[in-house]
Amino acid sequence: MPADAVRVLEAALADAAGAEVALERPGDPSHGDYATNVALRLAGARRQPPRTIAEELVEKALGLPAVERAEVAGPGFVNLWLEPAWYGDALAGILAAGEHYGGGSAATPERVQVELVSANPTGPIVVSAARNGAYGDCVARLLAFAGHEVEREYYYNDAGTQMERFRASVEAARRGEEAPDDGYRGAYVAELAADPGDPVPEMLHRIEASLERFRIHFDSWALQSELELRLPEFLPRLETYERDGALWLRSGAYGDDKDQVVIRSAEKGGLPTYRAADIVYLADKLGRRFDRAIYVLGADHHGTRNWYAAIARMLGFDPGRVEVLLYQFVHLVRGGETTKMSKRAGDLVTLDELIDEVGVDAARWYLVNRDHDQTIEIDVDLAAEKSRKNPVYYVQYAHARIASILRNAEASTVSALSSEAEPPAELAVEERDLIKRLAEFPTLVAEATERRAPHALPNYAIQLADDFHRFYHEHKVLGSEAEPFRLALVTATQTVLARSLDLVGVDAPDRM
RNA sequence: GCGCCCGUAGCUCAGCGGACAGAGCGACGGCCUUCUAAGCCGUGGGUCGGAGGUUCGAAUCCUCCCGGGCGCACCA
Repeated sequence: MPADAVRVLEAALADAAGAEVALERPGDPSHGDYATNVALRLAGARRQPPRTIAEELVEKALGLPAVERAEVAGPGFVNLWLEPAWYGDALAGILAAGEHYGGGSAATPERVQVELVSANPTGPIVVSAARNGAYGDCVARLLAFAGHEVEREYYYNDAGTQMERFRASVEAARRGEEAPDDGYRGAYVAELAADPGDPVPEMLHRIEASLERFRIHFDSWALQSELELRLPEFLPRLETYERDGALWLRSGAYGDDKDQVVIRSAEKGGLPTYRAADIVYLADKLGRRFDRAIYVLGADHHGTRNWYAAIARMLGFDPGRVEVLLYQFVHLVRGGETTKMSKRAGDLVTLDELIDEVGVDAARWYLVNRDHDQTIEIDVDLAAEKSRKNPVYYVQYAHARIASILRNAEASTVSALSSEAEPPAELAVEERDLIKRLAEFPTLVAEATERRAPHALPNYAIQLADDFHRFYHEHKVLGSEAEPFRLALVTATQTVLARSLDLVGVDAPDRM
């Protein structure tokens, strides 16, 4: 049994219709288990009334073993009611796939690098960088689940102007002076000043620790200073010119908003700009290491989209291999008050503070549960609340409840699951709804992956938990007539809940 | 001025071509001798920013307008 029962049914119907068929779940239960609009779509091309096409499809659909009832509705929808056997097969397919259910959707697996966070080590990770991390890490998780080979890299500037200001601020603190006007301040500067030597490695160490705590692990770290040294080896492949004493890249001719300075003029110091490192870095990624390079950047960097595409083209790479994923900003709300954060001001909200306050699970949940293109407000008070009000715990609770049922079940019954998962003659609505929800998962994950939109997962997890809680409330699993089937159902639900949470980076506890 | 993103219930946001638009919070009312009540059920609440257009069908696609966020450094 293939793992995706809906696609199997779609394929059978497509065969009957002679065209692609997409099934959807009608909002109104009286419109069947599934419905399709093919007849409406085909009407124009076939020069036939949609209802006529729908009638024919209904006839053919009734010939399929999975279909219990089919009828034409409205302007030409085909509504389908499915046999319990279909639900049984769907469930068996999920159990057979186990924790791989919904995964492996990549048509051609690639080597993908996701470069994320990449905040310069001038201070602790703040909340907007945390969104970068949460979002980027979830995209990486999705890609890996789809079958790609994924590496996470952190890139940072260890030598530029900002770093000099940072070092100068720490130096000033060591001398007991105020930070320069354009410098950095805050308790962490004083802490770093207490130890002698370069504060950058220690700052990086702290950042890594925060991110590990946030369940983001980096495979590698890249330094701007090392990359920019290699600019000369790529210069022959680039179109450059001198103006006002600086070396410019003709990126404007390749789709960038304008040309960019790569090496500063002598009076500005004569050093390479960060764009020099960008070029080397991209050439290195696409030339040797990866099929695809993904950059996760804040919305204020949207201009870099054209920049990266331009240098890819100039270097002779397909710009389609470069993706710049942007996310909008985060505001924290506490007691109804919005916290504005700026990096140089002292009153920033750090990732560690957020985790201390709401926990890793809630922090990750709230940072990825919205569209990355949406500016978000996180209600810290709600996120911190361990109650029914908080969707994170609502979902985790469903998982824990199932774990509890499984603990109480006979071990022998649980181990024999798949073979005894015969569905009862009559399925309750709650059972049908739950299986249909589980059946949505592969499509949902594949879409979330393609669209780089992990926020679909927490939203799905809420719906799945919802379906489960309703089922749980109405039906007894242990000791019921349909115990083997329901144990199978509940096991599959637990697997999918756990996967949904895992893709978001949230724990799936067995007890709460 | 040019460019990117967003305007959906009192608030925070899902939905992004289909049949009467959803969730959480907030407000109000029910349900625990039952596998975890961190649960379930119910009530109230929306001209989907506005105007045109495409389509059998638009919150969803296109154009324009209004409102908000963010960019347009020899900073990163």
